Amino acid sequence: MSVGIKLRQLDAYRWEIPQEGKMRTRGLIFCAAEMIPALRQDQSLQQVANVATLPGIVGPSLAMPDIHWGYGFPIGGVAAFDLATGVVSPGGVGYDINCGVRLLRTDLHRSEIAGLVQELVDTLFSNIPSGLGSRRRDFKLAPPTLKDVLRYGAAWAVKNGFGNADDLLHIEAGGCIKGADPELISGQALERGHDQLGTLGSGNHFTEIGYVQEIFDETLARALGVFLDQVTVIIHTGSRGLGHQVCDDHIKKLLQASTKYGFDLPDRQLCCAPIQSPEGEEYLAAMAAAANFAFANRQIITHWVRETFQQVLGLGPKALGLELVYDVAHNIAKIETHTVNGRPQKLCVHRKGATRAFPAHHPEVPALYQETGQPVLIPGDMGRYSYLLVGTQQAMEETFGSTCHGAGRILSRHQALKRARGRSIVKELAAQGIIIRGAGKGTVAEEIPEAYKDVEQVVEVVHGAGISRKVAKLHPLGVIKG
DNA sequence: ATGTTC
Repeated sequence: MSVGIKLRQLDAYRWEIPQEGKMRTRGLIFCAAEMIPALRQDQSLQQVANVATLPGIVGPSLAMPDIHWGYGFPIGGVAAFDLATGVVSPGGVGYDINCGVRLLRTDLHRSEIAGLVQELVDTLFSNIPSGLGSRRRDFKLAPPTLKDVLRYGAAWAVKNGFGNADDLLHIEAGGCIKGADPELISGQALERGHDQLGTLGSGNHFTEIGYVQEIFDETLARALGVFLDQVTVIIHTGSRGLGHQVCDDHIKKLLQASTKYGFDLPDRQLCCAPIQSPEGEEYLAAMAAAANFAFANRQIITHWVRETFQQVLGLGPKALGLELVYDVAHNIAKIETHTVNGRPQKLCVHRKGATRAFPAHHPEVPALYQETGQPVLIPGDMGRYSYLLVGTQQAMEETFGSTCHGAGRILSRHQALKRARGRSIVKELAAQGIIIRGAGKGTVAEEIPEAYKDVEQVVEVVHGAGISRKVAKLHPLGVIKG
């Protein structure tokens, strides 16, 4: 428990952990007062303070309102490090490298799929391999091809017939992180990845058909191609066993490096290396390769979503208008330029369970969103709703252009299973008009809505604090889970 | 999150 951590309220949405002891900077947590008691139930505040001790940290050790305990760094954490003096840490990215979310729009009104949701869900379920260890039998990649996936990301997928060139303009970093080096991926990681491209995975990963339930900003919604009662699709998945193995491999290496560089770490899980060291550069190049695998993964699943809609609705691509709004990474470290003390500075920004939220006119935001700001996608639990937001200038000034990533768990998987015992979650959700198909035996029970914070409360904090801006709320109709 | 303990 983080009972002993000092916490000072700055305003309705901001809480500070004052700098003390070995901390090199303060902690800054975006959260509402009613979230504080739950926050103190785990180690996450201690983790915010621990991250503040790392060499070369710039600005505060940040946390978003969906903060909870993670490996070394809290999930919902953001930490930026100076390129010359700072470190990079696998714990600041997480095991699921480039876990992320993409939102697809359609030209369909929800009345056009009424009565077809079950068939859409069933067809998605048969077209997208789902569940723990899910593999695609007819989609094994020879090592040279897999290395191309790792190098080129979503661009590889498009080049090989999954989607179109326009999709790439609607993905963070164009769907390809530069500097990826497939030669740094272990044989074991390659082995785990070779038949997992185009698979959903397990846990909180999902593909969801929904509709636009509420619009908060009509002008922004229109500019993003979103309208009331529109059918939407959300895909949430990452780099599967490949990314997991890359994280594992590099944690081992960086544990050694931390000793070699003489770092005094409050927690071994914060193992890291100087950004500009062989170990640090190798982790970043391997992480980029795993991130590219995840971008390709979401791109291939998108292709199958399009095929599913065409198949079930008997409509062509033009009539469907099934286009990508945007694709965001929420577990990644990026080299970015930010203004620090009035001057541009190159930083390595770790976002772990946090989403980039760049504003209008930022050079890294695609041309078509220059006037709106970068779309930000915040999935909720499967029974409630998800949000579409945009990034803001305030985020650039306070959070290195970052915001929250989701609802955040409040019950452990074990607790959730216990809570779900004797109930049919599928039936309960069906009674609310939401059709669920889960691959894994316990996954749907582990993912019961009450296992999560209400994402609305999380979004109210980031909107209220001004680090992103609400555009629309999306309601689920049919979900496939791992 | 994860071939959920190589």
